[in-house]
Amino acid sequence: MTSTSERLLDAAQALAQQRGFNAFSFRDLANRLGITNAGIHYHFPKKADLGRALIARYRRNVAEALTEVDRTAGSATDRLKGFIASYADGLRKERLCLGVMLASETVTLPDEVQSEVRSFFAALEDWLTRVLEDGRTAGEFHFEGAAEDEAALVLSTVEGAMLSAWPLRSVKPVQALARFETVMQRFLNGLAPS
Amino acid sequence: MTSTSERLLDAAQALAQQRGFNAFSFRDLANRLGITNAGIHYHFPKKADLGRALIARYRRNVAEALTEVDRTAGSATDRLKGFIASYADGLRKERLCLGVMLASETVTLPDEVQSEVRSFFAALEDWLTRVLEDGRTAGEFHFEGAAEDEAALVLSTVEGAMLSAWPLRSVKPVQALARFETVMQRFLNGLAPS
DNA sequence: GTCTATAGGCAGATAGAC
DNA sequence: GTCTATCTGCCTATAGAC
Repeated sequence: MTSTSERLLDAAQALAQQRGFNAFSFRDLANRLGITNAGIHYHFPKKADLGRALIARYRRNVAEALTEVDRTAGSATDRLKGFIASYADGLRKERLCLGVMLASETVTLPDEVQSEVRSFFAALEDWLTRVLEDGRTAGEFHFEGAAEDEAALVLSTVEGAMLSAWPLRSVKPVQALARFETVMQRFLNGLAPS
Repeated sequence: MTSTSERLLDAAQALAQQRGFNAFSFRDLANRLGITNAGIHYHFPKKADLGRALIARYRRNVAEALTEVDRTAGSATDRLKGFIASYADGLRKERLCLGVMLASETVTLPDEVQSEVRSFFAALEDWLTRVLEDGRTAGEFHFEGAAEDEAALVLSTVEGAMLSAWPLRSVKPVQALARFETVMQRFLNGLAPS
């Protein structure tokens, strides 16, 4: 009972996270849904429209998921671990974070899509900033200076860990995931109070 | 007095670092050199051949640059800073690290190119491992456990910092660079002995 | 909403002249 | 080594029937 638009976005998201936004066509999408290429243009006139809808929905879904993490996690540490676990999940599902993929494609993306990508990262950083502040107040984390800056470091590390595991994933999925986990565990150790 | 092959690789590298390997064509290359598309196939029969040559040369050039860093730097800290500075340079020149770009394109790349990308990252990690071991021995760095694992963290962080600055770079180059520098300075602080 | 048909352009690649 | 000419195929996108 999901609409064609939603199913199109689901298929587009999977393809974009695996291959990149520029590396799938309306035909790829059409084949997956069992319709023809022309049918898609009814829902998304231009590919840029699809791109904008894609990243906007992704941002909403991630925001919801993080709210759920806030609700269920018992501590700032758990919230941060929940965040990191969602990246590991993506790796298991052969999906790069959509933000990471679109960030690398920045130069070739329509302007509206580019600005959505920036908003997406800004939202992640805002959430991370709150978690880090809460964790520092509670004595769970130790770091110097502004929580905003530490949030930028967290985001850089998790994105970089996922990206550098990505080429390895194609040939050795288990090692790639282990590598990601090791890197992030190491990072978390550095955040622990001494 | 540089050969056409070299000039082709120069142009291809610039385009690949800005737009991605799949986002430039033989025609783009041809236009930049003032020749025609067909002429390129004499030097590189298939695009995969160009890709392999591109990343292989890049790996050699980076290896040379790091050897030069080893030669001129006075300490492990300086060597690590030299490494990080080369990423900042790329950002200033509107170029993403070629490894980062190709890593994100992994799934769509010819197998031979994929394995070159993995070798490239392995070489960086080997170099970083040596620097970290030297620095720890000399008392410049403090970290627990294997230097190999710490090297993976360093690489993840610097790649992620560059990638997350990339979308911002298109609209606010100065802030993007500042952001990269802030993140990496923060990381270096965490490596300092207390 | 989805179809068929088609336009117009660009991709990688090849043959053969010079 | 580089050219012209050309092939084949895929891309985004549109018009108009159902």
